[in-house]
Amino acid sequence: MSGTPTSNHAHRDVVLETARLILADNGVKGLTIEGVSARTGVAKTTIYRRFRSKQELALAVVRQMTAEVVAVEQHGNSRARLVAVLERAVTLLRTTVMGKVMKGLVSDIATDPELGAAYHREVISLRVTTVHDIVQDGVASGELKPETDAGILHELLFGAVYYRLLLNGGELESAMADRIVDAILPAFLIHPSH
Amino acid sequence: MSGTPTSNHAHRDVVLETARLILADNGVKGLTIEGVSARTGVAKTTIYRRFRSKQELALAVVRQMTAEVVAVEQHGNSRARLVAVLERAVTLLRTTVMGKVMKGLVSDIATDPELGAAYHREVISLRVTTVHDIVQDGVASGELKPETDAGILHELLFGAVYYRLLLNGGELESAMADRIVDAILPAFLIHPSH
Amino acid sequence: MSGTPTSNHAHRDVVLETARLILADNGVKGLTIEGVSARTGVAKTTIYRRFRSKQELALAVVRQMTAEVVAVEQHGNSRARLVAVLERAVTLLRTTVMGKVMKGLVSDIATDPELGAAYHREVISLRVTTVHDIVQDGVASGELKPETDAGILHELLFGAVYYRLLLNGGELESAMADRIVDAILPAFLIHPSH
Amino acid sequence: MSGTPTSNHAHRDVVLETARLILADNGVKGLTIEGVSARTGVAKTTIYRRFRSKQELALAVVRQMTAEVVAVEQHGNSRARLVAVLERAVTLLRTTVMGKVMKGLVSDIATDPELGAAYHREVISLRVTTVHDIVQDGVASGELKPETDAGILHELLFGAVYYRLLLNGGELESAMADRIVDAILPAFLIHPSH
DNA sequence: GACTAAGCGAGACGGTACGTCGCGTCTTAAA
DNA sequence: TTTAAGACGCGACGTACCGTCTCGCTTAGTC
Repeated sequence: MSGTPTSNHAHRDVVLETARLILADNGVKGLTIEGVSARTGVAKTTIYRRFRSKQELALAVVRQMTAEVVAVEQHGNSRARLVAVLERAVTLLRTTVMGKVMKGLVSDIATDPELGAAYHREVISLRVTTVHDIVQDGVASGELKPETDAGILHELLFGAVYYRLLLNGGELESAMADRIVDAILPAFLIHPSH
Repeated sequence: MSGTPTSNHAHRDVVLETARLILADNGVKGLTIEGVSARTGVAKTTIYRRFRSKQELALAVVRQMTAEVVAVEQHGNSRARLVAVLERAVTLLRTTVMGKVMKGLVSDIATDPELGAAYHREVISLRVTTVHDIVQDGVASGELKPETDAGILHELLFGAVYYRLLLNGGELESAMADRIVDAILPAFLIHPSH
Repeated sequence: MSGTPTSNHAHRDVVLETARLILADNGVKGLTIEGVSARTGVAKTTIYRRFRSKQELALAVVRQMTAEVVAVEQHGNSRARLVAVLERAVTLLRTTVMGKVMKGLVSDIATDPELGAAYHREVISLRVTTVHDIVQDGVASGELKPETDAGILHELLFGAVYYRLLLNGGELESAMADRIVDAILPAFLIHPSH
Repeated sequence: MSGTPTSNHAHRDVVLETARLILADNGVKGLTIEGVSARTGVAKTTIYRRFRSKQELALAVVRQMTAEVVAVEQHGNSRARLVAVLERAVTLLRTTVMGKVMKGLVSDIATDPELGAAYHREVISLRVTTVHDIVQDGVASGELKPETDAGILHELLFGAVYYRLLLNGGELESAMADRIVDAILPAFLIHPSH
């Protein structure tokens, strides 16, 4: 009648999937361990054994979704590659539950050091690396100024997106990635187009 | 003939001040109407009569602090003016309780439309206007390219700051405003210095 | 714009009438000074000046309704007169808001000495007197036993009605007065019919 | 398979006992879940899990007290048995907290259908049955008239008691049961003593 | 094949804070 | 002076989830 015979993974997945559904419907505020327990049939205790808090659970969903968007290797000039990277982020935020989740989760990420570290490790650092690589290649190919600071470039690119998402209250347009890159890049190009 | 404008004062201020102290100590999560009531002696019901939620209360603190930083009219070239504007924001976030508050509040601002609208109305729109004015003057004086988009410039400038504060987990350096402006501005100047 | 120049009576009546309506709709629990104030436009303060509590207000309604049912002088033999008296009470409880009001008010009458005294003075004592008179006449005419105790007779007659109304949870039938009198009276008649 | 029947005990009893004490001191109005929680140390939530309202809690006390007065099988003639039954009720109301509790609870019993049903089921119906049995025996033994209506007899007997308790504002005398039975019974006896 | 050990369901529990209701008191200003 | 208007402190309400805990049950892995 109970006592799942299978491994501990089955539960994990059910819980994660349900969490994602709840997040889609009601955001992070609507996500409660109690609710997930009720909807999955998985006992509260069991959930607590795997996720210490609803934030951790939500972050696990974020991690999962981010992992699903496999980083396809991008080719082309610096501009194209930067747009591609940024566009992936914008699209994820625009078209999936990711936007809602990040809105609800950002305060916890910013506040809880452990959660913040996890987010940085699993999401941010990938972006930093990617932008850094692009910059390195661009400098090597003579496209970008040698003194280009990949760190600040990364913050400018993604900052604009999240600022609008979280504080500026506007919609993320699909062309946003293009517009941002075009606005910034002239500052880093050796030969701005005009 | 109603809504006595005079009476609202004494309590409001005590509550706001106490709220600010609690926010400084424990952040938004530590701010509870119940706690404010206990610490001020003002009845819970009275607080609820003025502030519909702890978010609204926290936002009132934000509003107040923002208002205190009077917008001193800045002179000089576009770069200096932009740095000054951005630096005010950075300093407020770095050196006062504002940083902590924004970390805890951002999810509510992003999530609750009413709160978001209030924040936009009382904080964001001032920045937009300011940046817009600087751009206008800069274009007129021949410093900035005529096609400069003040909106996206504003998002780039402030976005970088908040991105680091909220998601990148780094410290806001005191020189951050300078660095950001210097990184971006070449893209908008007609005659980049080098 | 307001501030009725007329006497204090106008308010009293509006309040009482509104109170009666509310009582009819929602019973004593639904009657609140706050609500009456809102519905009448009469200020809470003013209502408190006239009625110290919602119980007193409700009792005033009871008083008024009782007074409206003028005690028509009844003639006939003891049985007929007793039935008539009891029937008036039953009908009032059955067909008007009185039943609902008494249900909600009885705890306050039983509990609050002042209210209990008022109820006794204005409602109970009339019944005692009436029954006493009927008994006196019945004894004089040779119908009733000389030792007939009007006090206990009164309690038996009305007690049965209120017991059903309040605790036995049954409906008051229209024939209830008849049935009660017929059940009891043989104990007091000198020549029971059979 | 669930609903562990064992666990419910300890807390229930502490709560009930404390409730009884509070009821004795302050009546139903003085009984608050919050107060019971504070005095017992049992969490408010836990109390709410067992008792949906303070009325239900008070009724549980009533139930318990009624159950304690075990219905000792009474022998003797109809009069003696009726007196015994009624006397038990009178004594309970006179000498224990029961009187106070019933005063405070009657409005809720009369008003809330669920509570009324519970009271009827657990208190009233026992009385009805008892009186019915006595009547049946009395008719069989030739003491009582065959047409004796146990239902109305029950209402007359107990009605008189509660009427005095709740509305007539008088003290319940210890001899009350005797007096009531003596007053009524002649109407039902085949051979009234005089 | 019996016997632990682990994982699990079920859910009671203490706890914090929520946001609401209505009370009765009080102050202010207009009529 | 009486009134309307309404702010205020207060007590209690009933609810939502939290995170902890104890309790058997049920499979596995080990002997």
